[in-house]
Amino acid sequence: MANATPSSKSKAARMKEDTVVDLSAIRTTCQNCGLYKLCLPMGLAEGDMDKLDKVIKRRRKIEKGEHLYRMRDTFSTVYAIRSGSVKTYTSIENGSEQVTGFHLPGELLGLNAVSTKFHTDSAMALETTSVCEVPFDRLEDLTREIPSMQHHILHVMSEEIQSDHCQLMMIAKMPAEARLARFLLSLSNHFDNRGYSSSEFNLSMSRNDIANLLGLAVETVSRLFSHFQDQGLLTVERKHIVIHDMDGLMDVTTKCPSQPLPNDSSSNQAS
Amino acid sequence: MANATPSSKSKAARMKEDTVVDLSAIRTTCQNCGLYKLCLPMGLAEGDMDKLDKVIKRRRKIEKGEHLYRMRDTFSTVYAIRSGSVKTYTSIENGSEQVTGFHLPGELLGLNAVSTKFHTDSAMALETTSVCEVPFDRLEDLTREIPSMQHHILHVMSEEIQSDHCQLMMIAKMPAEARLARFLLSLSNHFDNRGYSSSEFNLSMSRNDIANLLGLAVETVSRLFSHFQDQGLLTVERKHIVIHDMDGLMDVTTKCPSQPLPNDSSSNQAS
DNA sequence: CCATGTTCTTGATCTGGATCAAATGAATAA
DNA sequence: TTATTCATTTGATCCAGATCAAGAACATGG
Repeated sequence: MANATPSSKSKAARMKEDTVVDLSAIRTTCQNCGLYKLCLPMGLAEGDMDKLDKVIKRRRKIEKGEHLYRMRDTFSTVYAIRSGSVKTYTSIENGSEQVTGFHLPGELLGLNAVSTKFHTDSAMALETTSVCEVPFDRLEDLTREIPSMQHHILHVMSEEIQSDHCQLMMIAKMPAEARLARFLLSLSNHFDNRGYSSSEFNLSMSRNDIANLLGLAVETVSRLFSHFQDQGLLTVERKHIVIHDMDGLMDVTTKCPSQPLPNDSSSNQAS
Repeated sequence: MANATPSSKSKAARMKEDTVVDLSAIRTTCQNCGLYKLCLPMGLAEGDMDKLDKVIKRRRKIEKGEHLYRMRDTFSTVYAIRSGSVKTYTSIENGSEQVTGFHLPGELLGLNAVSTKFHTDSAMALETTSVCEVPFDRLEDLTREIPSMQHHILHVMSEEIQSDHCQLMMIAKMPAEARLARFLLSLSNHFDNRGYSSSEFNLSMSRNDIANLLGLAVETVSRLFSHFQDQGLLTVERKHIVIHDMDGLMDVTTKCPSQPLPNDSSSNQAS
């Protein structure tokens, strides 16, 4: 659903109106979007692609600090990130907030609101960000026409659940240094998948946001960055990260204390 | 989690039936299952119910400690819990495990495996448990015939995501006593929804499992139970819990240190 | 340019909850 | 019945990481 590289004009001319006035000349479609492999189901037929293209409103631009949606907003739209980055977070009664994730181009946002009809988290751009908007009811109709599309939606949601479980385990069980190392490797991996350098990149989020996601204090995150640098694992200068020793970082990831004995099965037993 | 004190007998009677040996004669259908309101979409037409009934294999009985499925098993079936209770957990490379949830009658299990085609968590019965099995490919076909069914699947998954986010926030931000209080209130609430007493019930899971879910040590959980009892909030005797002061427990829930000032909006800003 | 507010870093302390240790209670098996 | 094993409780100690404090590096607006 995200279109990054505009090209085929002729096909686009047939398209319906979209909200952006002065970009109407540059009609991009899912077909020629460099990200479609990330946000669309594999193996869509040509005709199916066209159906999808008719449903999508393209290109909403969000400035840094602006919200894509806020908690309690009514849910009507799913977003595909085209460029930039977004953080999602929920806030609890008392006002404290919990960052639930950072999202990069190719990711689908907003699906977790399906059950409530209003958003239960907020999504804020960490930098200038552009997204494709997909009206959910239209998308839901489409899923009935295109089986692989339905499967894809389920796919995306189940991946979110799995990543949340992973995050849970991390916060509950891993020491601070392993959490940060994992976070950096996961970012590195995402960039790799998107064709960027996996060893050198800029963080678009603040130390505060990172700390929050990982369940740590800002000071701890800052100190860990310094420690990693002292150990020669990476170089960090404000937002700029260069990873020197990927394997070393990987090792930090698995440094968990009190590993149960290999033959420990007791914890698998019911009460 | 648990067989508690039934407040509505008719419902309880239905829950008990599957422990009896030869029930093959008594064909139950979704229509007359006391739990259908919990595990089925509302407003299914009569004909739709029949279609669903044809797809469902009823009544698989699982003994305490047995697995419904294990991590890495190929995914083919979704399970609806009829009676009993189940814990789900994932294990990481080094062997330590993370309990991701406890599941009560009416809940749907296994959907999070959709994206991977094999399970990424394991599900173990905490007591004798009976489930309905639903072949996923058949279910997926059904969703195309019954729109509200598709919506329901999405509903269930998005609820799971939301509850995971809640869990994340809890582990990352709340002190131990608030986590346990929340856990008990959530259990209480579930029992309430299923027609059981919300103030008196049995825990089907071990202290170890509770500690694991909440990201705490067993000793901490045990101590907290004692503290709560000393404060007169509840009585605990092994697995048996009687809540005396629901509001008091609620207060513990919100006892989070370092609440941001009410006008604190800085943390919502991007870096 | 300077003034003001943010974000990030570093150091010094403090503490919630983990870990270690040991006794008790329940459940299961012989 | 008595071992044996596992679950739970309680006490004593320890430590990873939070909190407090104070600069340093940037950013933003006048």
